[in-house]
Amino acid sequence: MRLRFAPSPTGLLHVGNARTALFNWLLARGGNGTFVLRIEDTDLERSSRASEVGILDDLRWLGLHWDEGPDVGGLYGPYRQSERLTLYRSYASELVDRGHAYYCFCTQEQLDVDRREALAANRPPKYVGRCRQLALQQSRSRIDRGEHAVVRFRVPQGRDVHFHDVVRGDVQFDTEVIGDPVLVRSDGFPAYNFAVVIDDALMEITHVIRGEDHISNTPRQVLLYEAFGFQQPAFAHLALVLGPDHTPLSKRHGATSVAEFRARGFLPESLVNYLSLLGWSPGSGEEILPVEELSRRFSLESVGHSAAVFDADKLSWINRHYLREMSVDRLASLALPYFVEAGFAADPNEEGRRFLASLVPMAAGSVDRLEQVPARLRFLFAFDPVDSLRAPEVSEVVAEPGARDVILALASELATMPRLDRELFRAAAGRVRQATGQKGRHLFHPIRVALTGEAGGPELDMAVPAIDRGAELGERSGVAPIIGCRERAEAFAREIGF
RNA sequence: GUCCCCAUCGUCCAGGGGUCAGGACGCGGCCCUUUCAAGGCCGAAACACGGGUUCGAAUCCCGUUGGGGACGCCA
Repeated sequence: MRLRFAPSPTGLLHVGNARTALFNWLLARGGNGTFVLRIEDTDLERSSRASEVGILDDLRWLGLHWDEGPDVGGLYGPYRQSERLTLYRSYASELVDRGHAYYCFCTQEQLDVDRREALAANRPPKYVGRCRQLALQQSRSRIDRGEHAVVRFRVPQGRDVHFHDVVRGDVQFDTEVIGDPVLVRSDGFPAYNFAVVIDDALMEITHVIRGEDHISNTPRQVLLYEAFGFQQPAFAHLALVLGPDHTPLSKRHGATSVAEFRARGFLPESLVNYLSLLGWSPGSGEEILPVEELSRRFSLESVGHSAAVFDADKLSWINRHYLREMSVDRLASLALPYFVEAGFAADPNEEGRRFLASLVPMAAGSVDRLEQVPARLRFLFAFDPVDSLRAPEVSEVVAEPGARDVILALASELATMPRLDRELFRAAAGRVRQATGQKGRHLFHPIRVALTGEAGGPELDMAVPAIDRGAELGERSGVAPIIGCRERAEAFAREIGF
């Protein structure tokens, strides 16, 4: 079994394409097949090496490694279409020689007029066939004289083309509705429908799995397979990925590229797991499936037929799951860039890194994405009573009966205490309870507000020691300065009129 | 416009002649809890419509409607 993913390097890797790549990869993985990566860069206007690099990078990040490709080589290379030009040229001239293709001299302007007229007359806007009957000899001499021409395939008229689609079953087209497609453009570059066929055949691809938008290209390609006598691969067309408004997922729906999801703190295993569930299911109702499981269970036959709406909420839920399961070490190293981005650290040293790593478990269990971790820990670095008191949920806590007493007692208690660890904090809270008679939420809520400046957040048992550990950090740690609990309580008490 | 594809809760998927039409996300409620989250439990929520076939249709067939795709010297 030989499968391929064939992106054109014209931008970022879209999640829809990532899903196509994933399905191909899953099948290769599960069936002991070969996964080939081919770059379709025949549109030199839009293709760039930079986006090729980006796409490969995203694919690697997802873990969809390939056996053959432009960077790793292979027996069927080269794997960039721009490096296969002579191949296409010779196959094209074979077709011309055998009468299956012809030169077309129609200008862009003529074709535009044709199209407009066809549309106006409610006819399908296919090529009218103006150059179909040109004598080959004359065409060749026109080209010799310097005229530009494209090569078009001569679609046989009056017959049906049918092919079997592994996910949809038998599909049939009347050649009447198919215009003669361009095989070679006037600049000598092959057109998509031609290059894919040559490449898939020469690379001995056995299963072509791609987006549904290619389904109507398939009959043209089948005709080419026939003309060359190539053996046809199995085709499978995947329904599209849509946005919430049922239009193809695009920028205005928010994030659409793998790179964006990656930047927002989604994990590769989450994206892979989620994408696999878009149009497919293991049938057993399980939703969390690690990639090994996916490749073992995935099959084309159980892929759905209808378009799927991309659900960012469900992706988040899956991500939360993997985030909770992850080791602290990996979590810490993945979270580090977000701390830096939030201004909580700049090139931290070993001590600083250890401190930041110690914070992560406190936040990671209650967050959808890595991106949200800093916000959950903001209380450490941004303590400002004046500012906090402006927030209604904070001033409400302070306004509760007895809350001021708690805060004042806390301030005087901490004034004589060293930096707090978990035990010392518990002891201090116990003495505040004795001094004020407050307990439960009436005790801890004011304490939280005074020490963190926020009405919610991680457990105080963890948050408070973290604050004082941070306060002890030296400047060289690379971690932004953290105000200690004693100073916090004092400042807060002063602010509420003590 | 023509051709092609598609149609089960708001969303993603099970179910493919007899099911109380199942799960998950999200939503609502309750519980847990020193807070916000997280977590646990419970709940509301769907077979697009019309004709057939059949003892019986969400399931098979036809049509309608709706959605999507293609009709490029883009891929």
